Amino acid sequence: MTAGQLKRKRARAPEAKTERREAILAAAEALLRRDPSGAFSMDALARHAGLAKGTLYLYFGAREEVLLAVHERRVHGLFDAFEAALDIPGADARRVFEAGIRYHRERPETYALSGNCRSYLADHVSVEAAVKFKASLGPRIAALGTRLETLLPGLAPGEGAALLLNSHALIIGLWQLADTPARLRKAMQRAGVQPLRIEFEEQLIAALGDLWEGAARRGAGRQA
Amino acid sequence: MTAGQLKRKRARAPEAKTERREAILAAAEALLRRDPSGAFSMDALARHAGLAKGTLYLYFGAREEVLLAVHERRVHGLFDAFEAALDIPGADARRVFEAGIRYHRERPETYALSGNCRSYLADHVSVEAAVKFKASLGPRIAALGTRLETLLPGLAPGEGAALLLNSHALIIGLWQLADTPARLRKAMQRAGVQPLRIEFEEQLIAALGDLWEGAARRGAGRQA
Amino acid sequence: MTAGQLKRKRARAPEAKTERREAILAAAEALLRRDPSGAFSMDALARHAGLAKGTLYLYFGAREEVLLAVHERRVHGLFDAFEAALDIPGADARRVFEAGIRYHRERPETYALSGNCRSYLADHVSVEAAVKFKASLGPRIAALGTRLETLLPGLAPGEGAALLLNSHALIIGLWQLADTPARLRKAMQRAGVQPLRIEFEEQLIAALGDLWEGAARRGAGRQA
Amino acid sequence: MTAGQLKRKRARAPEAKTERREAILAAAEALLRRDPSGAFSMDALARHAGLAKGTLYLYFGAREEVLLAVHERRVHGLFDAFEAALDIPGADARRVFEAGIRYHRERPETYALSGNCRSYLADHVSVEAAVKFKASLGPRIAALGTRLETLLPGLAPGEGAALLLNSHALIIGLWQLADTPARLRKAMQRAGVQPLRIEFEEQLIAALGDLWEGAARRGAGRQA
DNA sequence: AATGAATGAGCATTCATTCAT
DNA sequence: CATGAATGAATGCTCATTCAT
Repeated sequence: MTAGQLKRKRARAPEAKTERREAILAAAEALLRRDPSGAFSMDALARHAGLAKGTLYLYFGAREEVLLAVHERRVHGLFDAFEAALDIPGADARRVFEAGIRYHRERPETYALSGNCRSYLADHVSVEAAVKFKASLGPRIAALGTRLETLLPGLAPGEGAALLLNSHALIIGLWQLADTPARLRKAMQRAGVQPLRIEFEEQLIAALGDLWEGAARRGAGRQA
Repeated sequence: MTAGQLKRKRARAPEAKTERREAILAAAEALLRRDPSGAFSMDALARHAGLAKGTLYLYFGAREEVLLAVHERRVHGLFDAFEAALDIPGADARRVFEAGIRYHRERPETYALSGNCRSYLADHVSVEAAVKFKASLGPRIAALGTRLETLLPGLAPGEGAALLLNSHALIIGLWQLADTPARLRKAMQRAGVQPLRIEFEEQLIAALGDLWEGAARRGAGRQA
Repeated sequence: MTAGQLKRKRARAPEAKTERREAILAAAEALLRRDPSGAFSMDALARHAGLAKGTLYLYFGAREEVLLAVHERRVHGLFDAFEAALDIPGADARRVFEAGIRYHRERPETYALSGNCRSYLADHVSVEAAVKFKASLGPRIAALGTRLETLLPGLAPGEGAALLLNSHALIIGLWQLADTPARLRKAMQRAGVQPLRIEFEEQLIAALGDLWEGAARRGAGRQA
Repeated sequence: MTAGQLKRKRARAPEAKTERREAILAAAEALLRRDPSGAFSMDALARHAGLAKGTLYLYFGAREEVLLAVHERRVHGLFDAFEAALDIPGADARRVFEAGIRYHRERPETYALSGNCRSYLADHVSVEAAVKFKASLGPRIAALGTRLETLLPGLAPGEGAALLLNSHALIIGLWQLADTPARLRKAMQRAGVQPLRIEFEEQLIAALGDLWEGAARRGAGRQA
């Protein structure tokens, strides 16, 4: 963009560097919104960020690390949403997981990102970056899990985190199964094939309800 | 044209053609076992199947259609496993979904395939093939769902199929979250990052248990 | 086409063989009408002719030989048109070359065919077929040339044939220069680039007029 | 990435870039000299230019755009030749078009290029490149046409350009008809088929003479 | 004669990454 | 630090031709 652009100002100060890194991630998110598959090229990303291709590699070791970083931000965002819901006085389970659903609904590209995260980690991403990613999420999950264990009394230690993971898994898995690419919708309708996705979100809420209630009940059973 | 080539026997009869198609799929499965990400090249597939590259395109319109066909076989296999479990007298819910878990455990590459299916459908796969795929699965899910509704009395129509979908979603989603690529395991251990995947299968069974019980309870509630 | 078709009846009698050959050529012409570039595949040709791919090679040694044969038919057709015009009592030069223009106008795909003929001959076409092609056209040109030399008195021997060739050359050359592929028309108009093709046919007629008149004049000069 | 590669010096300055582009075109011309059909592969072109294949795509959007660019240079070269001839005091029509013939004689591969230009434009070439091409030629033709209208007094506006076009058309058309690929010459001689191309250039000069004289005469007629 | 399954060389194009400037 | 030109491996797919049936 911005044609005759001169060299970007240099990011010398640490905060300037962070800022630039954020700019890249923001550009990636914009691209992801257009095509959730994460297929954007580094060229497109550079153009979108108003930087040169080479500059991207000053901030990220590989394409997949960008994707991983976006994903990381997303998961933290989701956890923030959960915590915000937990902070509201009188929070109950349903309120909490509905906050999670809401978060996803507003960022549909999150699904694909989560689903592909594993493959980013499988190749390309440096071990260092991968470890950092896992390390940044682990404590967060543990902490949130503990809070859930308080909300749903009787949950054994670790069951809160598991519940979190299960919920996330259900959401991304269901989306993958239920979402039919636009180009097929019409054709399938014509062919009389009823799409699987009766009521994606309704079904999701019911399933999450079962999951959380099942967990709570187990705890209650133990307590009694 | 490098004469003297050892040409494969020709598949003229329809059953010979089916057989050859199956051979290609078998080769693809072998490749998938090595690298579940589905990244194999058509060249490698041809070599593995002992055929020329061009021949593959006699049986499949595009690389992604091969993947989709493998996936389709897998899902039917899973459904077969479910049905076999349902056929056993005295079948109960737990036995049934454990059959599903067993099926996946023996074919770990199935997870990635399921998770990526959506992206195969998004591009490359011809509308025709995509519709055929969906059409072959839909009735199967519906039928199995109905059987489940009998097993778990009181499930409303459609809830059986939903339960099936939810279970599948949970399985593939959880796998994606929990599975840490081999190359990262050691590094993460060294770094003291405890992997998320404490007890993948145990956690999965518990979650599926909650899901199925929640569904059954809902039915029971309605009946009362 | 014609789906469940059994094997074609065999073409044993010579006339049956000729007939089948013609059928192939007719199919090629149909394909050419759609896309004058001659890019059709042998597969498409076979399908269009209702024959198997291999059968085509019983009648033609190579793809390019089919194209060459179509071209040959076209040129003979053009010559027929010229002769028909010459047969009309009171024929004059203008009438004759206008017959040629008319012939081309009704078969626009002829232009590309003529223009590419040389490249067919350059590769792929067997020497035998090439010689046959040239041998079939040479006498025809000579004969027609001679008739022209009668019509335009004073033309030296060979100048009639040359006139013929020049006319044909002008027609196909001009078409190649003047014809703008459809997909560019609009874009060029938008860009304010006026297409070269002011009045293709008008310009052609004028040029042919000059050519023929020049030839006639030269003859007249010699005679005087 | 096979280190130790000898990378070309980078073309950063605009003039260096132009230079590199020219180098690619020069390589293409060399290849064209060998095989005028324009069938060279991008791989061969890269090797010839001493560049990596990918680098070609930094300067041209597609193979056909290379061909188109060569062609464009050729036509401008031809026009330069015309203008140079017109600049000589005492220029007359014959001198001018003979300059054109001379230009072509020294670059035989120009014929095929001109003849195929249309097909380059039909596919692959981006609309943008096509428009640029046409836009670069149009004014040139118009300007030269105007000069011709001065040389041949009485030519109506536009007739100069038409004359130019007609001449070019005649040249490329005739070449296509007359040129017999080397591999067929001998065979045809043996078969007693006299090639059509008795005296290609002689015939061309005569025809161009007729064309230009016809145009001049028309002008003269109008003036009188 | 007819068929159509099999072949495999061939090719344009993409794109993550590097590194000279 | 920033740039963006250069790289070249990688790959899906086509299609004329062959030849077993």
